[in-house]
Amino acid sequence: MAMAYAALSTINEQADRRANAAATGCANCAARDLSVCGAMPSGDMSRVASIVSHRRADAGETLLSEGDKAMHFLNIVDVTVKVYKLLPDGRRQITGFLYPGDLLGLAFNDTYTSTVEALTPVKYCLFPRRQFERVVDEFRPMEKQLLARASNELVAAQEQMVMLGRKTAQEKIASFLMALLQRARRVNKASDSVVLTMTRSDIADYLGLTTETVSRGFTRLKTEGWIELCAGGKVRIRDTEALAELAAGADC
Amino acid sequence: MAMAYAALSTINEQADRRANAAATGCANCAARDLSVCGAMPSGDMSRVASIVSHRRADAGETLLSEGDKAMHFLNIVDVTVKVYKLLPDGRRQITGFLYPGDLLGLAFNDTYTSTVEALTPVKYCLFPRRQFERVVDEFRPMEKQLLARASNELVAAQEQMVMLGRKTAQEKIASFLMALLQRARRVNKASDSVVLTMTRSDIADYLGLTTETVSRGFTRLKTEGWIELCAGGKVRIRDTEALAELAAGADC
DNA sequence: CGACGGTTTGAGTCCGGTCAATTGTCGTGG
DNA sequence: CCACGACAATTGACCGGACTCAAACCGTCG
Repeated sequence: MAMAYAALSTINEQADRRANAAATGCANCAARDLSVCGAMPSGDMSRVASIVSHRRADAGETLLSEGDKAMHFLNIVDVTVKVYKLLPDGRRQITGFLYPGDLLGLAFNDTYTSTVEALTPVKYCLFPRRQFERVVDEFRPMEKQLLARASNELVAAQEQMVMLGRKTAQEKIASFLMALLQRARRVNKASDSVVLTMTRSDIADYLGLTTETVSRGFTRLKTEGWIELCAGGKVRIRDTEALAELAAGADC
Repeated sequence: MAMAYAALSTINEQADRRANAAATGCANCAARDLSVCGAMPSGDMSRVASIVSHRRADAGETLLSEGDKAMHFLNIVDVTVKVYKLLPDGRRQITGFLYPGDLLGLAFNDTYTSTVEALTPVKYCLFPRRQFERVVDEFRPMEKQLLARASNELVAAQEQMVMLGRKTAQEKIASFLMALLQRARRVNKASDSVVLTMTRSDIADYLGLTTETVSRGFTRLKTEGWIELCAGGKVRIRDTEALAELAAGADC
């Protein structure tokens, strides 16, 4: 197995990370619970630091391209990226949006099997594949951690298949919003709103729809009084119950 | 991470497996390259044998149910099973068909997240989760093997998402046939036909279509002269080129 | 202010779903 | 060996949800 890897974290955590950098040697990865380094024994962080390189990319920039030789493993440190695959005629399927702490590379082989593009300015850690694998060999807990993450991603992927294959447009949109809300609540317990950092077109390509259908879906949820569309891409969920039920695909 | 696990192999290999059973202590898993045991040091096969139990199920029988507590890891030894998830109102999405040697359990957590049902009479190995994890702890290569498999499954899952979200009915069917053909060719190099062990309804639930659409799709491919529908669910591919191009989603 | 990209809204079409009837296949038992 | 029943597969007629094409709207930034 050949892999290439990466991880993400948030801009407002940069201060903390810098503070830890001196101690750990890795500014970006210092947010231990957010990155693959979570499994590293703290005294050995410098081992990771020795192979990592820090990068940044602007919104719209491509980090990796499908088909390129997989030379690295990434740790996304900073806000959001989208991962997608293309069909020859340009049809696009976004397989996932990655957030701070997410790993990039578990699903790759010798060549990258997807393209990764920044949605917002993004910071990330880059690990040369060979060296990363050597580190993984040295620290057994990291391997366990990677397997656990891969396992979780597989469960999520299957959930995604149900959504793509068997849910209606309206249910897809509700599912998408609920997923974002749950993520928001993992950070801020009582949150009742989410911020859409991606365009309607991105959402459409994620849900297997068109921009128009997504837009209509949102307005319909709005007119039903279940959500509220605010400025800056913010969406307030007003009736979580109803939305959750729709997302689950309850029988009418 | 909590997991439950399993693996499959073919009936016509039973003789070999029995022959090896004496040496290894595990009749079903003895086909080493087909199972999770592929990563076991040969002298230590008895370690696996000590925790495995062998089971069989008839066609249509359920091996695992979504939501049940994940107590085991399975190794499918014998022909085909389908893995699916259900929506509350009964809509079904088949997330994959598993063949001999495939592992079952990588995508599970504390509870099974999918239901697994036998398509044909099936033999499989059952590993109690806790004990299996202990064995994995003892034999490092097994962990590597599991991670590699999980990685491959993730790549496949993303491919599946593209298919579900962005391909037309006709393209989906072509993709399905090409995938089966490639699998057949991994066994029999020059094979130009595949056997459909599953019903049209299963295929439909795998491709996110209805039985009628699948049926129409097959007949259309037949009338175009690209495939031939024989008895016993056998399908002969007459124009691999054309089918492959359609499956890839070439721009008309 | 005007230009540009993204979003919303509208009108019309079509692919795939639904409903229903027919045909085919296979196993069982007379 | 054939008749029968059960179920899978096919075919046909029709419908509707999501797509397409097109225009209007809006927010942001020079």
